[in-house]
Amino acid sequence: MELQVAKDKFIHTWGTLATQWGINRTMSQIHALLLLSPKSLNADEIMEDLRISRGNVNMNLRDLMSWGLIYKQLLPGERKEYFMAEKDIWKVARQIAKERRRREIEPIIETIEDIKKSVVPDTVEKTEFLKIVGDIGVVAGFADNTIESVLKSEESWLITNFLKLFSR
Amino acid sequence: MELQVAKDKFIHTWGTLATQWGINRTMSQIHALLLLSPKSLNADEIMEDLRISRGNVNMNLRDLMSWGLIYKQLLPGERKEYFMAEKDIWKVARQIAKERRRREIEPIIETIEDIKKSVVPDTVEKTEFLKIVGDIGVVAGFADNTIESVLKSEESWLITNFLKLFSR
DNA sequence: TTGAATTTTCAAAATATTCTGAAAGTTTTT
DNA sequence: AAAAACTTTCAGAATATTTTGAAAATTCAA
Repeated sequence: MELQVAKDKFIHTWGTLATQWGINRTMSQIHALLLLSPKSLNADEIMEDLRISRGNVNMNLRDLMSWGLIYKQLLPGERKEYFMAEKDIWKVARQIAKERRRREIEPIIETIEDIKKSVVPDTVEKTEFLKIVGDIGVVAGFADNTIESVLKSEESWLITNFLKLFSR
Repeated sequence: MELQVAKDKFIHTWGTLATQWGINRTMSQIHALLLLSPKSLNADEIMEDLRISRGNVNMNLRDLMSWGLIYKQLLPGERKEYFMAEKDIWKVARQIAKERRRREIEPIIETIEDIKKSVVPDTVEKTEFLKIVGDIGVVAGFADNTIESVLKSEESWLITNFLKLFSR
């Protein structure tokens, strides 16, 4: 069936792209699978669909939850846990931006603060060193602010809904 | 010497951080070393400083050049090639943003275009599939535009110089 | 030219990451 | 309280990435 082929292609490509930017392939394949699935899926279904082990599914589902990209769903009368992806792609994008900010930018800012505290600018060399390190700190701060302000404007009701018009 | 300790710490930490976001550790260590070095360095000096092999140095220097983060310098009377980092951190940040845009966002947009072309929305399922894929495309496009406009405003003379005031 | 100095390449080794699967842990049902 | 249904953990295996180092290629000086 043509649709299944396209879905598989999407899931596969998505996984490959993810590795390019430091994200686990299986994690993004599971995410893609859940994004495309009209109903929520349990661990066995994911195992079967992507042909991966139970342990692998379990680990990556937990990672995806920690990124805020999927939710656990407890269906009445069912023992198994079901998972569904956040389908509002704007929410997904915001979530990813927030996490990357937290994981990539914040540690830079911290490291730089530490270094600034530990070196006293009492020679030319030290002053120059602090200048470069400080510059990097300023740029990291700028990136941090930029992401924050984009997130804020994105989050505001008006903009969110205006942009959503294009995604229907 | 206190300064050397701080430099080493910075180089080491920078390398570790980089691995977290999908960039080769050695590559970012070499970059950090060159950023902190007042004079340009040749391959032997980098080998000795970071205790890594010639091949590794060579590969990563070429990668750094392809990212536009370092330059080759030919010193008169010297056979060896010397390398220096772009010291204007704003330029560095723009360069990184551009490259990441090219390597991370553009492939997403391409993949999505392909899929959209290959699936005809003649059933509910296909329409839903195309809706999700299309949404992702819209978000990727939004990210692309956002980065572009930040880069543009950053690049404009006024802003660049205004922000530079803070980094002196 | 020749050959010394330097850079580049790439197969194999080292290292790091991801994945498996069975055992241990937990929750629910009987 | 025992068993069944399910989830989590984690040591070892599989896979992927990075690094080495010596050989090949290139560049330059004489």
